[in-house]
Formats: sequence, C-alpha cells, structure tokens
Amino acid sequence: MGTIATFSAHPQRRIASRSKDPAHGRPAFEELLAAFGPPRVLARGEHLFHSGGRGDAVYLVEQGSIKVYRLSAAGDEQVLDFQLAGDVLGLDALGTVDHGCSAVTLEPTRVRALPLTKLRALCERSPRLHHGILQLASRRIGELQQHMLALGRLNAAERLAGFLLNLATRTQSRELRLSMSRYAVGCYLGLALETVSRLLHDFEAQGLIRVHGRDVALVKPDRLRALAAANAGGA
Amino acid sequence: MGTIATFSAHPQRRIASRSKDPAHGRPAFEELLAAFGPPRVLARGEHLFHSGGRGDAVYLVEQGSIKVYRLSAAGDEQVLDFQLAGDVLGLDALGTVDHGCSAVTLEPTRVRALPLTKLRALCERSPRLHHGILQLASRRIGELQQHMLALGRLNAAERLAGFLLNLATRTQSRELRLSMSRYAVGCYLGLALETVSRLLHDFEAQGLIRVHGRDVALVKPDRLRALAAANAGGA
DNA sequence: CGACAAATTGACATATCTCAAACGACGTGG
DNA sequence: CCACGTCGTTTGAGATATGTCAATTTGTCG
Repeated sequence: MGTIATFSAHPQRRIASRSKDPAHGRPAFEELLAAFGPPRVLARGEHLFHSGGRGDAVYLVEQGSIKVYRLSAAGDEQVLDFQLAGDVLGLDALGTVDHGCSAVTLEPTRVRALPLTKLRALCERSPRLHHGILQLASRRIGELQQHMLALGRLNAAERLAGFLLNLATRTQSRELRLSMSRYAVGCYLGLALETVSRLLHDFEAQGLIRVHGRDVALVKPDRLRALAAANAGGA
Repeated sequence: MGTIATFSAHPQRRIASRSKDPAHGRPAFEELLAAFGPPRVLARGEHLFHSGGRGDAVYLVEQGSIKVYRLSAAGDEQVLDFQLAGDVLGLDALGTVDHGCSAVTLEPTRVRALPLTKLRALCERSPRLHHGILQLASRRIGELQQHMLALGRLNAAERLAGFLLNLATRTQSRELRLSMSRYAVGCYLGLALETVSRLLHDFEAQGLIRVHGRDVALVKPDRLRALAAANAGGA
C-alpha cells in the first residue's frame, strides 16, 4: 500500500479490481464475486437499506456510488463511507440482526446482492469463500480505524486533501467527478459544508486542484499528498 | 441494544460475558473462547503488538485493560479503543499482513493469544468457530462506525458522557476506576487532555458524577445519558 | 521523603461553525 | 422558448467551542 496515508485507498474492499495479493487467497475473492446475485439498477436517491432495518444481504457495487450514513438523534448526519464500483457494503449486519446505518445511492447505481442466508450456506461449504468475507471485514476495520484518526486528529485541510487523494486512487483517475454534494463530503469529514467549499477554493487558489462544480482535477497530487501526510501518518 | 447510543456498549465483543443472543450462535463464541491459548501476564506498559508489525494472532483480554492506538506522522496519537476483560483485539490484521495499530497495556494485564495459523486451521474445520470470528469482526465494524459518529458530529461533553456510560455498561458498574490517563481519554475522544479534565470537573459541579483522580462514580447516569443522547442518536 | 508524572486551572489564540445573503445551475410548466 | 422556483454552492462577517501554552497542585512510587 503505497502513498496515501490518512485515507487508505480502500483497494482491498474493491474486490473487482484486485489483481495481486501474493500471500492471501485471490481465489477467495473471485469465488466471492461469483456468489453475488444478478445486477439490479437503482435510481438516484433510492435506499439499499435503512438503519434499524433487518440486514439480509451484503451488496457489491458494480457501477455508480452509494453513501453509507448514520443519523444522530439531533438529525445530524455522519457519512461513514462512500462506496464506489467494486466495493462491498453491508458487512456490519453480519454480526447483529439489523443495520446500524443506511445506504442511499448518489446516482443511478447498479448493485448485486448476496442474501445472508445464501452467504451463510456458502460459507458452510466453502471455507475459502468464508475466508474471503472475513478478510473483507477485517480490512474494513482497518479502513475505519484510519478514518477515525482523520476525524480525531487531522485539521480540515488535511482531511479534505486525504479524501480527494483517496477518491483518485480508488477511481484510478485524477479527474474526479464527485457524485456527492459538498454537504455530504462535510458529513463524511466531520466538517461544515461551507468549510469544504472554502477549502476547495483555497486548494484551487494554491494551484493544487482545479474545480468546476463537482468536477475536481488533481493538478498537483504530490503537494496534496504532502498536505495530507503532514499529520496523517504512514504505517 | 439498550440505552447507550453514541458509544455502543460493545457487549458484543466481550464474548466472555455474553449470555443471551437468541438468534445467533452462542456456541460459536464458546468454541472460539476455548481455542485461545494459555494466559500470559503483561506488565503495565508492555506492547502486545506494534503498528506495522506482522499480525500473527488475535488476543482475548482476560483481566486488565489495553489501549489500541495509531500514531500520525506528526506524532499525534489516536486511540482507537480501550479493550477490557472479555474483549478480543487484533481483528484488523486478519485481512492484511500487518497491523495498522499498536496495543499497549494500561495496567498489569492477562491475555490469551490465538495464533492466526491456528485460527485459520480451526476455521477450516469448524464453520461455527469461523462464523464466530466473522461475527466479532462485523460487530467491531458497527462499533467503529458508531464512534465515527461521535468523533465527527458530537461536541466534547456529549463524547465524554457517552464514554463514561460506555465504560459503565461494559464493566457493569457505576464506580469506574479509569486505567487510562486523561491524555489517553482525550486521544480516544479527539479532544485535548485539558478539555477532558475541565469537563469532568463540570460534570461533577453539575452533580452528574463524582471524581477522585481516576475514580469516577456515575451519580446520575440518566442525566448523563440525556446529555450524550442530546445529539447521539439511537439506531 | 523526594522526584517525577499526571492532573488541574487560568488566560489567551484560533480553527471551524453558524447565520445570512447572493449566486448559479437545472428542471418544470406556462 | 422563457420565466420561475428549487437546490446546491459560494462568499462574507461574526460567534464560539476547543486547543494551546504555562504555571501550580496533586498524586504515586521508589
């Protein structure tokens, strides 16, 4: 895992695009992939599941993007993650009966579901697949821990820089088209939407990025990285 | 889950004290428990593992307490969790080769290890045990997500109130003996240690708790709960 | 008892939030 | 095709929660 520190590249969970992982079972992921059901297309704004709802499947995003979030009693939203093509979500409901979060599409999105009943049955038969799921869960833990570091210890600029780099790595592109609003970005980073807006402006003023609405081009990723890494550590 | 919202009670991971969970395999946990090796006693300040180090086991805390943390490049510490008796840690290293965090004891602590090699072997043979681990991982994801909400959206008082309630639930006691410093609490909650100190004072002044050094008694847990829940939502 | 680490308390600095206004894009309906 | 309303974004000014720095007190352990 290379360069990006604060926000892990999440390449791990993006099982569709995994290509090399010498030590641990690649085949596990392939097998897992094959277990998912047929594609289903959701319109923008449709929910995949709701917090409190019974968790009855995990989902693989094939195309589009999904916002996973929780609401506080006061109605504040905390975005837990944005899921892009190749990501798997719903892992938090394996251990408990229901979901602790909600998932909504940010644009027309194609997903494939793997019902928990089927998942459990498959796990009985294939330790390899079972292990694949466990690895996904384990990696998700690592990612969340990394994000906790960001929320707890990084300043606004560091968080945003890390976020942009993370997206760039995951999409393998420096030309980002943000499917989420400034508000959603703020909810993810623990910031006010105005702060996000201002910071994007500042980054542009410094020549680090170019911004046109929701299109963001990373002009100087290295300097962004330096910014993010100023505080967000490696390892 | 019951009353505490922001900081889940983590009762899930405290497998030693699990007593009822109708739907999901209790036996899985019992079996898992039995798989751990012999007890080992660590002195205060000893590390169980280091960030970057190869993850070669998961650990069950039998007695004492452990601080799990990450360092940022700037040297700032983010505490990811405090692990008490009954908790399992090291789950984040199942999916990757090495740990993304470090673990150090806060007091003399007794743990039992389950080497990953053995764990994997056992998983091959016992789907039930395998499933137990998966559930632990899944629940940990839920807990981390809940803490992210706290870090991202709650104010200092709400975080601290939630933290105290969390500890009380996990230890089944309203008389807390904090094994961690104010500094460590601050690192966990994303606050400065002075803020923690001041807040404890304020809570005491309001009659919510009594503080004597590291002994904290929850005098009015309900009011603390109201404080924590003011913003930290259920479900 | 002495020394060192932890905790408290105060004064002050500031990053970020909040409130508010204005602007732009975009889709709908006349 | 244009007017209009809505939603998201930008930008500004001011408020504030929390951090920082520093001095003092308390606690702990050899």
